[in-house]
Amino acid sequence: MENRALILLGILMAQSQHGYQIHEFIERNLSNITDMKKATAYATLDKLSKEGYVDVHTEQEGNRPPRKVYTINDKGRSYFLTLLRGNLSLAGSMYYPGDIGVMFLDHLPTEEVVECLKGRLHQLEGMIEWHKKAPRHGKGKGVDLAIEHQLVMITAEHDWLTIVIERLKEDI
Amino acid sequence: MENRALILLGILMAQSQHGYQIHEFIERNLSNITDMKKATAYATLDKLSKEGYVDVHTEQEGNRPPRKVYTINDKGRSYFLTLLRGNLSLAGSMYYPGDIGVMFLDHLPTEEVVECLKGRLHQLEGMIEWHKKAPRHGKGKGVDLAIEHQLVMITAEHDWLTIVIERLKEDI
DNA sequence: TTTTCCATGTAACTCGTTACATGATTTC
DNA sequence: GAAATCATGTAACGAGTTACATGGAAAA
Repeated sequence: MENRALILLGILMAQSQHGYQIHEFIERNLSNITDMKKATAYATLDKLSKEGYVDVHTEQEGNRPPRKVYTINDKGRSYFLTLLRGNLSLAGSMYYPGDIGVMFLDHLPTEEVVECLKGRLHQLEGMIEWHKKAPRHGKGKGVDLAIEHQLVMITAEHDWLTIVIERLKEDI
Repeated sequence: MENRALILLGILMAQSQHGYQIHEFIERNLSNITDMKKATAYATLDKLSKEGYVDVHTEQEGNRPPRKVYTINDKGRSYFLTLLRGNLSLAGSMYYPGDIGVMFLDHLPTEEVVECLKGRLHQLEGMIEWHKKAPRHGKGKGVDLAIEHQLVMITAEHDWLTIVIERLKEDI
């Protein structure tokens, strides 16, 4: 919830926009940090305006459907900064879903485990490629830093997996 | 949902147990891979039995409250292995909530960002300590591997954060 | 002319959490 | 005698997703 608000307010900090536009921006440029869906974006935007963090006014261009343009206000900016500080200060205690399988890997023959993990590894390599050719648009340090961070984490995962696979192979 | 089932079935693969016991095990030993709550555990166990993956029978010791003991059956074992293979094969595309803040860090003065990130770093150091003295109970490779993995990931995050903070300090 | 794009929204649903209810029994 | 432990469960709620409805305009 708070993270969704932080994302939306952060987008509005750059410029006033309408819901459709915001949702498109999320899908196009923020696909690696959130999977927020259209309905959620619209609803949260609505809630944010009811709570007085953003102002709304309706625009219409020619005969196109009317747009609800959201503009962050002073209260919103201050709320945004609070959320931002909180997010930056907190090392979110993560749960890696992949660790569940690892924890129970003794129930499968080692050969099969190795095969499965090789699949995982292959996907990670795809992700690394994707991140390496992701556009660095110096639009500010932040965006590029976030991509760099993800590349670092995926690479760490990749390297660890490689070692684990090697270690398991010795056990066969 | 599937992950919850995988965890519960995995626990039952070791031995038949009743709900209370299972929930305690999760809180005591699995706190680093899941935060599954009591109500969720009970409900999922119930669902698993209705779907025919586990058998249930009621036991009673003296005058203590009756226990519902869950035992995994053939169908359950086969389902467990399917879930396990799926989990091991899939590199879950992760979203790091901390990246949201990083992405918008340009909206805060660099000094303040550095202060916030230092807080994050400090928490990470605590987590690293915790993991280093976590008991290695050679109960099978899996459990230890999962802990090792988490240590690797937290360390990667730590090292990256350290570098980023240094880099930001130069900008002040 | 059928599909896609623009733009917003709602209703039904799923998953999971919180907070409570029960009742005996052991511990302080 | 009060509090914690054992053991299960339910009801209410919250967050988010899916799938749909609308209707004009541009593109294929």
